[in-house]
Amino acid sequence: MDKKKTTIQDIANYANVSAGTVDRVIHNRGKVSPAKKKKIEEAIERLNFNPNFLARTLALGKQFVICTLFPKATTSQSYWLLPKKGIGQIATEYRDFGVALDSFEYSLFDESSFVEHTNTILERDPDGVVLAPLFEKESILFTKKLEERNIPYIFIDANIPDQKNLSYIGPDLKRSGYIAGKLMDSILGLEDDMLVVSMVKGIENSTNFGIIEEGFRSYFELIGSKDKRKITSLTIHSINEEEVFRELTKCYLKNPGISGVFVTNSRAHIISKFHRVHELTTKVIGFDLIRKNIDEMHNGAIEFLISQSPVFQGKKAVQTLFDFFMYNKTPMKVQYVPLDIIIKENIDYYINSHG
Amino acid sequence: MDKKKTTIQDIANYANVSAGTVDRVIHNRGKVSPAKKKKIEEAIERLNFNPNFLARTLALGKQFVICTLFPKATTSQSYWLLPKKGIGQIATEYRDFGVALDSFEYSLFDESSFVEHTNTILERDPDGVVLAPLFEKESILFTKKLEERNIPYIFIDANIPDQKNLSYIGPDLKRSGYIAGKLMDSILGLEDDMLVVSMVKGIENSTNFGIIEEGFRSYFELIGSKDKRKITSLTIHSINEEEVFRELTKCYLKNPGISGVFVTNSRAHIISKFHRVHELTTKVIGFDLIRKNIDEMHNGAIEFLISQSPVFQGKKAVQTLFDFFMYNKTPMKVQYVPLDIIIKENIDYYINSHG
DNA sequence: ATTACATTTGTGTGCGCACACACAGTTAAA
DNA sequence: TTTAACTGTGTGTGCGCACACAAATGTAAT
Repeated sequence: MDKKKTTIQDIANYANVSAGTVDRVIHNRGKVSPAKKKKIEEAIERLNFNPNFLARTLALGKQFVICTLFPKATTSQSYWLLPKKGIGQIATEYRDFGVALDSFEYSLFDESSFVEHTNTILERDPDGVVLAPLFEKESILFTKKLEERNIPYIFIDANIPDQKNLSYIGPDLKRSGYIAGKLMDSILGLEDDMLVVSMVKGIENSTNFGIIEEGFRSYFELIGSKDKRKITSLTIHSINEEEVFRELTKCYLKNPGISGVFVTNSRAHIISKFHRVHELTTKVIGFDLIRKNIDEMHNGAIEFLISQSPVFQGKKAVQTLFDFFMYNKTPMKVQYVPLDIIIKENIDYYINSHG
Repeated sequence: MDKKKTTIQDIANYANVSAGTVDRVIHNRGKVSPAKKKKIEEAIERLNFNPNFLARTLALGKQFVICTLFPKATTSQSYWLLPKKGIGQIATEYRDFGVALDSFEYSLFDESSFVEHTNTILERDPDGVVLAPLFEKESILFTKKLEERNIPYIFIDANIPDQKNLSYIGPDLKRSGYIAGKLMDSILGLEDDMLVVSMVKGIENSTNFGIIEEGFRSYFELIGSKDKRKITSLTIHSINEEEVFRELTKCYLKNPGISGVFVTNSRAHIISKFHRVHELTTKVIGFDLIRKNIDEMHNGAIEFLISQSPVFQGKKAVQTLFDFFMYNKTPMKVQYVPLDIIIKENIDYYINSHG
């Protein structure tokens, strides 16, 4: 139970050398005679030396510039604020460790804004990049250039397979759909039909929704109930309330058996509002703890929300890059985040906790 | 977008004083002429000065000794390893910030071991204490002495009301029972009976189980279904498998309608094993991601697990004390942790994440 | 033996801050 | 007028480490 930590000087004393020689052994630089080297290594072992991280960081005085590129938050409710929040939190925490952030936002309606920002980022010549690659083609062009310059990059929230990204941090999409299926199953009757709704506002890559739906359907295939319960799919190319309502009305009139809706993104609140307005008891399952969803859940109009820990994702991304820079620690290529199951009764604890 | 952070020297230059004077203003110590003080404060504002936390910690060289007192982990499966894991993680992370840990474990079968450890801790004269106060009376005696010496203490996992603890970090017990009720409701039929099982191995305070059960029952009172579905309570004063099986058999024979069991602590795996052995399809809901529960869930023998983020609890406790020491930040008296809902499909993501 | 050069090791400085101390200028008491 | 006690301000040192540079020792060639 030694109060004080052992320092480089302690090691030097033990091995009868100067601090400089110890330094050489630790960093494996310069020449050190085998005898002394051995003695020093023994001392490090015996005295259980761990370099003081604070002192090391202070002395190094390095700066890591991390650029982030995310979809613009269109409202104060936007999902995209959440990973950004996590990144901001951790960046503040790591500020004195030399982490500096430079954030960029692109419009989901305009690929060119994406491309512009990627060029700006390349000019900035950052040490690392965190990217939500919703425009697949443009993203690949960008990451190619990053690779040329040896700048590591991390995909967050959405993945592009077979790229040279340092890591992907985000949900297991198929699994998230599967979980939604299971939850839906638990709250519906044996003969109830279901609807899967995807709302796409911009022009981003929408293959993700397909994967989620695939997971959803796979659950019912697995339990072998697809004969009795129909699953209808509906894609709405708008997030305008009126338009969505119109499409929904059409769909419900055509499929009167629907009593459960799975929304493949964070817009569940629009659907649940429709149900409230029309006094339907149709159950809703959706994603993400954005304000409007939280309110609808408190209202009892949304049954389950699946949260893909967006704040955690942001934190993890910065941490991963930092560990890579500081310790040369190569992360796992895929880092799935927890898929939290949220109900009315536990939602409050997620709003301020779990980061 | 200034690369370098502003330092005390920058402030000193701006205000035409020496670093020492800036120091006096920052720490509000010694005398400084009003004019210079104002100028310095202006500089701090203008140059957006934030002291470098690393340099500050390094220069201060303070050590915080935190003692922890937890139930002994009887097996490698024990729940109590989890908060301890969180504490260990964060302590490692904070080691260079001067946080030193001193852990003690008491037997749940022996109050005197608890008392002994409290005395040892008092001798150590720590800067703060983290305590799982399962022996209420003895805990109060202990905390009284801590108060006399002005040593702050935090209750974790279990709370004792009306004490002068710095904070309670743990689950909202009643709510956790309520959530279990809701989940149970979602997987049972309208006429299915339920069983609430509490297994008490030692002599610790068992009021907690009462609160959890109260929450569970309150859900069914709220939805007004208590007439149709009977809820039986069973307390077993053992965790020995044979004894538990015997008691369960007795109970099931007497109450053949039971098709859902809620276990109020982490021993759900014993119950689900009973079901597997006897080929019963009775559903089980329990607490905590300990190995055996995880296995039973993978086996499909446990339907839901509610996790009270034990690792997170441990982390939070140390963080709270650290913030209190370093920044004088007084935490909220009650800090409820997330109650994670775990199913077979998302359990894997919780094992290594969310930490 | 002397010089030239390579190998090995020690010393000094600074990162940004806290804090002890030194020192100048002011005021009050003797 | 001298002494004492402030008040206000600057300087120096060290926290533990990284790194540049200086110094010491060794080796080979002349």
